[in-house]
Amino acid sequence: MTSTPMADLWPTLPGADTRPEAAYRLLQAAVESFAERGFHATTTRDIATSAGMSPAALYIHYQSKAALLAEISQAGHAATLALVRDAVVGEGGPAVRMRRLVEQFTAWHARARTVGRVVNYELHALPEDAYAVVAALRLDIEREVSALIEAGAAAGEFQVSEVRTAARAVTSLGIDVSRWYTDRSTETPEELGRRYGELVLRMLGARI
Amino acid sequence: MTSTPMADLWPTLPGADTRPEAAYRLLQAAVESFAERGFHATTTRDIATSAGMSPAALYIHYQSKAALLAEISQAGHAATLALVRDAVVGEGGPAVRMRRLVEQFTAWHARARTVGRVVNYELHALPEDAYAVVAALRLDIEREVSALIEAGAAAGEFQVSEVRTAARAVTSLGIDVSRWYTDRSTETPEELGRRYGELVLRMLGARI
DNA sequence: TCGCTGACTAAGCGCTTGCTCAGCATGGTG
DNA sequence: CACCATGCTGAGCAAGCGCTTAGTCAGCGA
Repeated sequence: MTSTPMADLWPTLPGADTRPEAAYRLLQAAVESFAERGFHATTTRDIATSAGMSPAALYIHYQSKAALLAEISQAGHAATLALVRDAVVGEGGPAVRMRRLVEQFTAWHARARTVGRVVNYELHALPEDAYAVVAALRLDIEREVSALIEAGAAAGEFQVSEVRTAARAVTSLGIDVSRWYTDRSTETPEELGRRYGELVLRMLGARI
Repeated sequence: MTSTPMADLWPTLPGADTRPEAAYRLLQAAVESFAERGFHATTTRDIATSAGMSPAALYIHYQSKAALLAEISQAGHAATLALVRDAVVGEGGPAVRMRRLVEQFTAWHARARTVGRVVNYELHALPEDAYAVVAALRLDIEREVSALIEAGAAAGEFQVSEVRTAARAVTSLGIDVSRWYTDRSTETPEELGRRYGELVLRMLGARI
């Protein structure tokens, strides 16, 4: 369908080397189908055909269609959380950290928009146990952002009246990028990240 | 399913009085099912049963399942555009107008989150002709926001480097509310609107 | 009383879905 | 050579899908 290398769509896709190549192709095909049509509108035949196999081959590598979604969603959330922690842990004060976080969070949701759509908009299709895992990861992300805002407010670098609302706004901006960003967008993911970083710092009342 | 009055979910749902009551019930059931499970995971039996009818009754009032989605999506988008125009046309300078716009846009996406989910996240399931109508309405909304930001920048009330990016951020914040807001959220739609209005004005560099 | 209409249902058609299973080619091992 | 594990296919099953059809029935004007 598209010739975009997977590395661009999901740089952190796990198992690219270790996993059997067929399983990897199935995962890749599932990501693109789920993102484009949604989980329920995607058939196992769609996925298998995109991966160049018969429908039955899917069940050699994955237990079910839902298991594919669970794997994508969990890996995607884990990658996002890692990215957030990485940005928060680095050097600098709260404002510097926040700028870096927004830049990377935003750029990721633009660059990996295909995975991002599955991760953010197909949660309702997850089996209950996979949903629980993913919900915990989402909570962790939210907590990291809240903690950073709180630290900035305590240090006098930010002026916020409601930390939770501000945290919601920050993550919200980034997540929604995966909805509207397309390969026809004129801004590169990195440009967009820088601009959003600027907007967020102002939103939080940082002097810049 | 829920006892929330429809007026709260979609205050502007058209035809509540004029339309045959059965057709209205079907529309209402479709909104709730599409929002909760998505278009493709919703069956015509789901909708009909929720409306207290047999599956066949649906086809007396609507041509197809997709026609129901089209009606919901078009009416929802028309209502949103009307709300935006209403806020922009009112009195005050760009900053006052923008605050009002964000307050109402945000509050609507919280209050009418059920319709909002269908409107914003089921676009891909629309038949092509209905999609064209809806896409035009979305473009109109984006243009209104962009124009207002441009006016504010020209009047020296806003400091923005990229109008399109800023406009994206403003609408993005509001739209994403329909994804995460639940009836367990502690902020009322109006409170959230006021807080988001504050954040957006700061983001746009308005002195407040 | 009558025929007619509009809203509705029970039954089910044709098709697609997720998934299974018997069997086949391949390549490494004794 | 035989033997088997691995990775896959072709065929197809049971269930469920959107939608249709034939028919019921209350209400109504003449």
